[in-house]
Amino acid sequence: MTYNFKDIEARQQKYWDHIGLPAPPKVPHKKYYILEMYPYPSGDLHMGHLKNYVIGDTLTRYKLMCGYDILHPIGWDAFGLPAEECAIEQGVDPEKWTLHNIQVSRSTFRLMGMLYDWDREITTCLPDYYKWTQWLFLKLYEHGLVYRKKAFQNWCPHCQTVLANEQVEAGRCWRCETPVRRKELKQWFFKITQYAERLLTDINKLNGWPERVKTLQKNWIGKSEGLEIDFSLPAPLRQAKRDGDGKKIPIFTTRPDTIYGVTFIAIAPENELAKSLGRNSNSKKEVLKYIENSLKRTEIERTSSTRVKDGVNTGKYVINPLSGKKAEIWIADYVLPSYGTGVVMGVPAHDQRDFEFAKKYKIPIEVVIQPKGVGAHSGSTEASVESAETLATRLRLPLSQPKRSSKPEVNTPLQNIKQAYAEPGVMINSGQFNGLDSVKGVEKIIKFVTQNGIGRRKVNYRLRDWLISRQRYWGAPIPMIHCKKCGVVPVPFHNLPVYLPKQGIDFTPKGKSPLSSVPDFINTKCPKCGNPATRDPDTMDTFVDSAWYEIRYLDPKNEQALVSKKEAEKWLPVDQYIGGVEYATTHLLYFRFITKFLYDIGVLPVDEPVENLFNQGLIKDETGQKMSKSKGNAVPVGPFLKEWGADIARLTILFLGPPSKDGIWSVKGIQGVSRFLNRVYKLVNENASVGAYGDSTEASVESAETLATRLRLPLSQPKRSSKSEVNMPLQEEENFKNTPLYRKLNLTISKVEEDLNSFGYNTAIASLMEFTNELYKTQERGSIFGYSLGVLIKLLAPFAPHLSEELWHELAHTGSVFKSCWPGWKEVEAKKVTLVIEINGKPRATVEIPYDLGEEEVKKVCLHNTRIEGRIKGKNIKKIIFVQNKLINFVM
RNA sequence: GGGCGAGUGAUGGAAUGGUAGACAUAAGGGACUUAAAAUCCCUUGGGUAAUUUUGCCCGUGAGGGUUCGAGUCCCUCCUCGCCCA
Repeated sequence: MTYNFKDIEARQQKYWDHIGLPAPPKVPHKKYYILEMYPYPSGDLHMGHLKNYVIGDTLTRYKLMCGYDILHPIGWDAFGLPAEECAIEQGVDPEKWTLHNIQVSRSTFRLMGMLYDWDREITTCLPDYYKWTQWLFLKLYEHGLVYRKKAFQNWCPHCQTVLANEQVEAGRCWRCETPVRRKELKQWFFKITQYAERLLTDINKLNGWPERVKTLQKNWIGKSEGLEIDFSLPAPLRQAKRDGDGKKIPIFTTRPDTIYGVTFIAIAPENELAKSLGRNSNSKKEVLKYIENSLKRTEIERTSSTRVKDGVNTGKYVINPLSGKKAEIWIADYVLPSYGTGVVMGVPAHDQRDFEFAKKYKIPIEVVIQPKGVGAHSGSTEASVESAETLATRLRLPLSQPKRSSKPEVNTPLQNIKQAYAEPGVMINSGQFNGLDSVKGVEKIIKFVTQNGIGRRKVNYRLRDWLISRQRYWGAPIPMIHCKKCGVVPVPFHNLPVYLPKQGIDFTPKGKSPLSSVPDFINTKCPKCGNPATRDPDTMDTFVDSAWYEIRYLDPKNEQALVSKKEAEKWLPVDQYIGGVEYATTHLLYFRFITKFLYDIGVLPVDEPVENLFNQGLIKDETGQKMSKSKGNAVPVGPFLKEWGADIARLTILFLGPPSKDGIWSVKGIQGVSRFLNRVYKLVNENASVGAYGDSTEASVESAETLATRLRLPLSQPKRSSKSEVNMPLQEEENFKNTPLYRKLNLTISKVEEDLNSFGYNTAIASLMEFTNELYKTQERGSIFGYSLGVLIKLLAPFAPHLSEELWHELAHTGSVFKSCWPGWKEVEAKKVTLVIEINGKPRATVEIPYDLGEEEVKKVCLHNTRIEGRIKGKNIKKIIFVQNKLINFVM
C-alpha cells in the first residue's frame, strides 16, 4: 500500500491556506519570531538550499502546536551578481530573470508545504524595498557613519568590482574564487569600526549563539591593546620632504617590551609613506618597482608563512626613540596596510617573521629578551636563585623537544640564533629596563613613553570599515550626487527611491559601474544649488540589503517608515535564526552593526537582532562536495517532489544526520523514510475506526473565541508540557497504566519533545519509527491504542505535516492538527527492568528484576544466578557498586 | 604556526561515565507470488570454541592515564574539516 502523496499534499496545502496558517494575530500574546536566512533566487532551489528551510518549518509547526503566535516570513535576496552575469552572457534582463526565479522558488516553497506568512514577502530588488536600503544609507551618512575614501582596495578581476574585507576568503573572491588584487580606488565605506568595541563586548549578550560563531566574530574584530610609538626621521630627510607626511612615523605594537631590539622598520607597500620614501630614495627605481609588483600579489601570497618574505631597502633610516639607535626603513609586503598604521617595527630576535626577513637581508639581530633563568650576567634575580643543576636541566629541555624550542642558544653569537624567541622573559640590553620581567616591562615602557610624549596607549582592531560600493548594475543605487560646486550632496529623503534605470544598460564589465554610461540616470541636478550634477554611479553591496531585512518583514508595506515602532516592539528580536555558519563574519556582523545603529537612532527597541542562532550543516554530494548549481551536483527539488512528494523530501533531509552537521545526500535515505510513512499510513488506515480518541483539545467544537483563549493557555508555561497528565480521562488511564505501550508512549513524547527543543530531528524521527514499530507489534487495543495513534500523528506533524494532517482527519478529528495541543507526558516506571551484572567492571549477565529493587535484594538475586554464582563463590568480594535499576558490579 | 570541531559496523548515524552500534540503508536467508516489484519475518562488528542452549577473547584513529566501570573525562600523538595567521 502506497499512499497517494499528490492528492494528500495538494489537499492539505489548500486547507492550510484556507484556515490561514500560520498568520499571527495582530497583537501576539506570546510571540515567537522564526527566521531562516533568505535565499538568493538563482533558479530553482536544490536540496542543499532546502535544509535550512525545512528545519525552520519543522520548528514553526512545533512551536505552533505549543501555542505560540508565530511570525515566520520569507523573502528574496534579489540583488546580486549572478543576475548580472546572466545579463552579460545571455542578454537576459536581470530583473526579469530574478523575478522569474523568485516565482519558481516560491512555488517550490509552496509545494514543500512551508508555512510562510506570504503577506509579508519581501524582494530586495524592488523599489519599495531598496528605497529603505537607500534611506538607511542616508541615515548612516547623516550620523557621520558613511564616508568616501581613495585607498587600495580588494579588487576582483573577474567580477570587475571591489570587495569588502569580509568578502575575501583566503585571498580569493567569495563568489568566484578568483585571486583578489589590490587596486587604488575611491570608494564608499560604512564606519563599522566605530561600533567595534560594542560589537565585541555585546557578544557576551548572545547566549543563544553557538560558541563557534562568537569566537569567529571575536577573532575577526581582533582587538589588541598596545602602544603606538613615534619613530622619528632624522633631520636631513625631514627637510627633503615636501609632501608634509610629518616627521614622525607612528608604529603600533603589542610588544613594547621589545622596542630596544628594533633594528629595522617595515612599511606596507600601499602606505603613502612607502611611495614618498621611494621617490626620495637613491634606489628609486628598485623601490617603486617593488611596490608595483607587490600590489599584484594576493594577500594569501603575501602573508603565507611558507613563503620567503621579501622587501626592499629604502636606504633611509629612523631613530629608535628609546635606544636612540638607527633602524633601517624597509618596504615589505608581508606588512599589511590594515594592521595598525601599516608600519611595523622589526624585532628579528623576538618575532619569527622579522627574524626570517632580517636573516635574508643581513639586518642586525639584537636580543633584548632572555628566557628566565638564562645568562648569569643579566642580573635577573630568578636566575641567581636557581641551582646550577636545575639550570642545566632547563637548558637541555629544548634539545629533547626541538619543536617547542623557541629559545635562542645563549652562548652562541647573537647573529647565529636559529629562530626568534617570542615568549616572555627577562629584559636585557634595554637601558633602564634591564632585568625587568618582560610582561611587566610592557606596562613600564608604555608608561615611560606616554609620559615623555613619544607615544600613546592604543587599542587596535583588525576589523576594517565596511566597503559597500560596487561597480555593478544590479544593486541599490547609492543615493548621492556629485556637484562641481557643492561637492558630494546626499539625495534628499523625500526624493527616495533613486530608481535603478531599466533601459539602455551596457552590462559588459569595464571596471566602472554600468550606470555611469546611462545619461538619463547619471545626469541630474544638485539638490543644493540646482546646477547640473551627476549621480553616484555605484550600487550597494548586497550585504547592505540583508543587514536589515528582518525588520522589514514586521511592516512590509509601510510607506512612511522602514518600520513602525509599534510593529518593531511586537516582534523583535528574532527568537530563532537559522542559517549557515559561512556568514559568521559577514552578514551576521553587518546584521548586528545595523541593528545597533537603528537602535541608537531610536528606530528599534533592541540592539541585537537575534536571540538564538542555529547553524545547520551543509548537504554534500556523494563525493563530499558542496552542492551547487555550477558544479552540476545539485539535486533539484522540482523533480524530487514529483516523484516522492514534500513529506518524504523533508524527512529525507532531516533523517540524514544531525541538522547541525554536514550530511551526504544519498538516494538510499529516501527508501527508509518512504517505508516509514507508508507504514504509518497503513497503521492508521487499518485502525481508523478507533476514532478521535481521548483528545480533549479538539479545536473545532469550540468557538473561535474560546479557542483563542485556550490556545494561549499553555503560553504561560509553554516549555513545560511535561509532567502534565496525558490528555485522557483519569479513570481510563488507570486501566492501562501498567501496559508497556503506555510507557513507550510517554517515553516517545518526552524524547521527541526534547529533540525538537535541541534540533535533534534525526533522533526524533528515529524514536517515531520505534514507536510505530511498537504499535505494529502490540496486542493492545482500545483506548490506549487509539490514543497512541493520535499522539503518533501529532508528534509526526512537524516533520511530515501533510500526511499527518490527512491522518489526523482520518482519525475523525475535525480541526487542524497544528491547532491541537502538543501532548503532555509523564515519567512512567517500568514494572521490570533489565539489570546488568558486572564482575570487575565486565558485563557478565543480565537479570530481569522488579523496578526499584534494593541493593540487598539484587545481591540475593545475583548470588542465585547460575552464571554469576560460580564466579563469585568462595571469592573475596572487595566492593559492590550498585546503581539502582541499572547495574551491579562485584569487585573482587 | 595558533584556535575550534570531528574520527564509532559494509553505509548514514545512536549512546545523562553504566550491556557500544538505537533508528535506518545495504547485504544474505525465508514467506507470499506463475514471476517480479511491493510487503512481511529472520540473520548481520570481528575472532574463536562447542551438537545445541551458549561461552570466551578483541573492538569506538594510536598510545598512556583517572575510575569499580571510559566512545564519553585528562595527557601525548596521528589524520581530516573549518577559521585566523
